[in-house]
This record gives sequence, structure tokens and C-alpha cells, in this order.
Amino acid sequence: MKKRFESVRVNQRLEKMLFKLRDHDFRITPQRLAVLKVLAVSEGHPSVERIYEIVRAEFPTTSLATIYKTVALLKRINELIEISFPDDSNRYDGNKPYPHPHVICMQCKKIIDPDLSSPKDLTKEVAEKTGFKILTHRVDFFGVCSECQKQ
Amino acid sequence: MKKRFESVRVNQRLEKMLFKLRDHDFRITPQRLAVLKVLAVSEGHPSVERIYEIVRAEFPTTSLATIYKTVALLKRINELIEISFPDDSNRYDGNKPYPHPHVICMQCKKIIDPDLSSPKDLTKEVAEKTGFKILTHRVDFFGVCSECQKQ
DNA sequence: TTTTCTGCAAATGCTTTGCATGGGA
DNA sequence: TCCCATGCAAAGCATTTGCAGAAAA
Repeated sequence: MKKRFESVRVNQRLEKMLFKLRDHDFRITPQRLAVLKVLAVSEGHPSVERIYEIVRAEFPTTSLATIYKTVALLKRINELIEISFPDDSNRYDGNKPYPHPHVICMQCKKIIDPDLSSPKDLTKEVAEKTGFKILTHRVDFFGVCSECQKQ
Repeated sequence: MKKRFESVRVNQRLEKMLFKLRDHDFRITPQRLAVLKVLAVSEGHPSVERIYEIVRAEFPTTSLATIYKTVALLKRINELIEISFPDDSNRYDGNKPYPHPHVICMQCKKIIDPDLSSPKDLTKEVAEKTGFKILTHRVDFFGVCSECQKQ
């Protein structure tokens, strides 16, 4: 039952990305499709390296450069957001390609999307007080997840 | 008048950092002192390269590696926070070495600290809902500053 | 005197780029 | 057919590291 809803979500997300690509006159190649699938399914905020691993299982000749290029492309058409860190490599969210808070485990590097009751967007106040035109924002919480706390 | 208060703030900040270094049995070298001074004075969230430029004016033989090492040291003893970006090099805040929101101009790369009325810390709610032990957080707003909007 | 720090240069690691070849539309 | 996309290898760049000599304490 849960699975069924899940696959509906995944398909809708995939269709949306495919539409956007076509809409921008970009070609749908097998490699790109494979990357889109990984992103539509994954809720774990994968790194490029992780996407590469999974895509390689299906298309062993795919290159890392292509993953990087595809990810950059999706970012450009606002179908994916990039989460960067000081030390580790970037992580990507192709499921919710709009600003939202992230909670990051500093030990196992897991990233989750918390459900917060009060989204409380400060964007307007920030714009008024600083004179900036605010285009996007980022809210990250860093800590240790419950699994890692046990060890 | 304003200048006078300013120099008091700068000196207090400098003393605090010096105390922390001594307290951790780290040596006070001329190079380190020069970096501390730059950080205590600067309210512009300088990059390592920028700190290097300024320190070089006083100590022409100082190396970039030493700036990196000093910055890493201060970060470790919680006397400075690092602000990282996907594309640009890291920036540092040695004046307010605790989490606080930043507003970043995507054009001129200026970073300012906004005065927000409602700090509204979500840390507790996030911890309760996710089971994480939250250690720090980061809130950044990205946009275009008023000067850059004119151009 | 002892131990840490500095400066140099080399190494690292993620990401990007140039270019010849391949393959969508 | 016509471009765009791919894959490879090389380049780029911020940051880190190893190490011998310098200098705090």
C-alpha cells in the first residue's frame, strides 16, 4: 500500500523532470534518464559519487563527468538543489527542489528533511531590514542522529 | 566617538582570542597575532585570501598555509566560524563565533549580519522531532544587495 | 633546550573543461 | 543530417600535508 503511493510520487517527480528537460530543448539520453530515476527515487540526498555508483549498475560505461553535467543541468532548470559542505562533497535533493531545512548527522553524514510545524519564513523581514532582494535561503541543523548517538 | 567604541570592541575581541590560545597552550607568534588582528577588526567576513593580503602588508613573508592553519586552529577552539559556499572559497567570521544568520549578495559576494527581531530558534523542535542531538546550525539568505540592484 | 610553528612545495580531492566520437531528434 | 551529449583525460582550484629549518617558551 505504502509502496504503491511511493511509486506514484516517484513517477510524478520523474515526469516533471522529463517535461522540464524537453521544455528546455535538452535531449533525453539513457544516461540522463538513469540519473533522473535515481534522483526521483532517492530520499537520501545522494552525492554525485553515490548517483554514479547506482547509475553504473545499469549503464556501466557512464562517466562521472556526465553525472556532474546532468546534475548541473538540473540545478540550472531548478529541478534539484545542491547542499554543500566545508569538508565533504556536495549532496543533492531532486525530490524537493526548493529551499527547505535539512538536518545533517555529522558522524554518518545522513541528511533528513524534518517536518517542522512552524515554517516561519523570515525572508520578508530580512529583505525589509537589509535592502536585499532575497532569492533563496538555506537552513541547516548539524548534529548527531539517534543511531550514531548509541555508539 | 563611534571609532572609540569600535576600538574597545576590537581590543576585547582580540584579548579573548589571545586568552583562548594561551589557555590551550598554543603559542602566540607574530603571524598568528596578525591574523587575529585582522579577524578582530574585520566585519566583512573575509576569505583566507583576503586575510592573507592584509597580513602580508605587515609580514611580507607570511605564507598562505599559515593563514589556513591559524584559521583552522581558531575554528577548533570555537573562536571563529566558517561560512562555506558551493562555488566560492570559504569565508570567516571571527567577531561572532556562534551561529547567526547571514545575508549574502550573490553578485558582489558581500556578507552581512542582519538584525532580526525574532531570532526564533528552531533547534529544540528539530531535536524533538528528529531524535538528533543538535550541535549547531546555519541560516543563510541569498540574494542581491541594494548597491548591486542599482547596476 | 624542547617543542611547536612556519614556509615551501608537493599532494589531495572534488569538480570542471576541451575535444574527438557517438547518438538523439 | 545536424547538433547536442558522452567519455576520457587533463586541468583547475581551494585546501591540506610533510618536512626541514626557525623561533616561542
